[in-house]
Amino acid sequence: MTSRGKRFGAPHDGASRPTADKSERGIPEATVARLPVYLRALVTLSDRGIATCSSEELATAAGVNSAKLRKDLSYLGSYGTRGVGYDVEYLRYQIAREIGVTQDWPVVIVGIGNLGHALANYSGFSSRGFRIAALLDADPGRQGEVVGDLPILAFDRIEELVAEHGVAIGVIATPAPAAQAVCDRLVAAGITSILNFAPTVLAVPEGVDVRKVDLSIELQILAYHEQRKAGLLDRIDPGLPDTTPAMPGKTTTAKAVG
Amino acid sequence: MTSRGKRFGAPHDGASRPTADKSERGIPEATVARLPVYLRALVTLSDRGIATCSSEELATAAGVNSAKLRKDLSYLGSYGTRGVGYDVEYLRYQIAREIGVTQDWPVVIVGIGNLGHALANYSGFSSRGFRIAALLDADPGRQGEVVGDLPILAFDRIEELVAEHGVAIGVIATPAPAAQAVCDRLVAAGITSILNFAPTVLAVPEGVDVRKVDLSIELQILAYHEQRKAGLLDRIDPGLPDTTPAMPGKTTTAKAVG
DNA sequence: AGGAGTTTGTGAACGTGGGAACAAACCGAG
DNA sequence: CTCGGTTTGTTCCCACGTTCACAAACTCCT
Ligand SMILES: NC(=O)c1ccc[n+]([C@@H]2O[C@H](COP(=O)([O-])OP(=O)(O)OC[C@H]3O[C@@H](n4cnc5c(N)ncnc54)[C@H](O)[C@@H]3O)[C@@H](O)[C@H]2O)c1
Ligand SMILES: NC(=O)c1ccc[n+]([C@@H]2O[C@H](COP(=O)([O-])OP(=O)(O)OC[C@H]3O[C@@H](n4cnc5c(N)ncnc54)[C@H](O)[C@@H]3O)[C@@H](O)[C@H]2O)c1
Repeated sequence: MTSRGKRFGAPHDGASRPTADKSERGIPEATVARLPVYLRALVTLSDRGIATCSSEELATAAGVNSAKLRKDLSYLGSYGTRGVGYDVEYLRYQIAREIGVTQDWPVVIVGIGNLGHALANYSGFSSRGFRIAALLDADPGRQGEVVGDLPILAFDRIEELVAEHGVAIGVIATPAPAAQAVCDRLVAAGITSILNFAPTVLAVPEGVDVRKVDLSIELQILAYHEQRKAGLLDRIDPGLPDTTPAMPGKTTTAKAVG
Repeated sequence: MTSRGKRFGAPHDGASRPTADKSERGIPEATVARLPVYLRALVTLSDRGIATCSSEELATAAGVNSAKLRKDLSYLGSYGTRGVGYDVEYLRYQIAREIGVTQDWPVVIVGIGNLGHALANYSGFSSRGFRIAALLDADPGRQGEVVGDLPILAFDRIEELVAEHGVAIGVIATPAPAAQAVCDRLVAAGITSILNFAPTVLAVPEGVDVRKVDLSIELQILAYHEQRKAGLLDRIDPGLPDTTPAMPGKTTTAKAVG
């Protein structure tokens, strides 16, 4: 999913580094993707005043298997107490620290159109470890407009902003044709993590992380399964030969139709 | 990622069904998630007037390994020509058919706030196999407003709309606390595929697919890797004991600090 | 026709992820 | 202190996903 350079090196380097303690070495990607879910569940429990929880309870809240939860947490360290469970506040802090959201990360958003406006107005950003540092757009007509306390600035100022605020994370919400150019400029300015909303594959150099959020892909995946569910009931005859493009050069032993 | 009931049954049922032709039986989930990417790449090639492409070219355009691409396509059937490559139009149609986007899917969007407005205005929906059938919101103050050609309707009308238009896919863009209730109502109305933008784990009955799009999880994953990149250079000393909550009952052989 | 060059489709090896099951560790009662 | 009950951390095993590598199949040139 993440088109990242293979930075974590050999996973099978077996006992090469005796001094490596557990929390320093390679947490599996699948686990990393679930830690935020656990963190959110813990926050919810904490807000309800619950001080302790078992792996079973937390797993249910996070929508996963309890065995998986325990294994995931074991990559961070031994933060539970056998026979008791996990201290909610303590575990919450440990996960937040591991993810890196104990302090705020500044984020720039590029492309303040439909989607960019929604993102800029979104309060869920700042509530968990992220702070919008700047809103950028190439369209002079949009520049100066204030969205959610911040003015829209010219995209040209990206280098200055990255240098000044130490921004490492950029969000791309421009139209697809502009995304690669914007991405290149962000990388050149020093951005090393990109969240891409534009429906394009972005090429980035080694060391830069890209994650994509792609609405139409998600819908298409749902459509595939939906079609499958329907097909299991209806059994539509496969092959509507009218609208089907012919297989081009497929001269299977030269047996044409005529 | 998808909290779906195990519908594809035993994957290791080895040769149980001799009559099952290739395109009918279980395409791997990882492959399904990539098919839309291939489809988009093919559309781009097609728009450029390119009639034929090799697996290498298509793989590059899609940002994947060519071996992976070929294996993925092999689950659909043998649609290429050895020594030549793939016919762009033909492959495009085959993938679209497999995903199920040769005809349009009606979609309802629930919660027309910041994000819902952006979605309703988004043209990328209709351009690829989806059509917004209705916009719903529980707030009477919003009802009647027209967004992107469609009026916002009362959420109560969901059953009627599902029955009338045969809607199978719902998008949830309400605040998190309302999401589960909305989800339950959608499922009761007959919706069997849900795309959830609210930061909550949704519980659904067997046979209903849920996919989530979670901005803050994506950012946290980026933050984790970002922290790691920084840590490999800086080597910040691990353990800021001041802000660290104490491990609660951890009386490791009763050796207290004092 | 035959051979050189290309490119697909797939078998096999390898790595990653998920889940059951269990020993180790902890608590509280007596 | 010991014992029974509880819950974690970990091990083992299997399924899934990725990549390599190569035979099969096709085109084009001679
Ligand atoms: N709107 C949605 O709900 C939605 C959903 C999914 C995906 N997307 C994707 O998100 C992206 C943005 O969608 P949108 O609806 O907000 O589009 P939009 O046209 O409303 O906004 C795009 C903004 O990007 C700016 N822009 C264009 N080129 C730029 C450049 N080179 N540098 C900086 N800014 C530039 C434009 O001035 C504009 O303000 C698109 O790629 C779209 O496909 C949107
Ligand atoms: N805005 C963003 O950029 C963004 C980004 C990521 C995630 N999200 C998530 O998407 C969701 C929507 O975000 P938003 O910013 O649009 O919020 P919003 O408050 O602007 O809009 C929510 C809308 O849902 C409606 N609603 C509330 N309860 C409802 C119910 N029971 N039934 C039907 N409609 C109901 C409200 O009337 C409102 O119009 C939230 O869960 C948010 O966390 C938003």
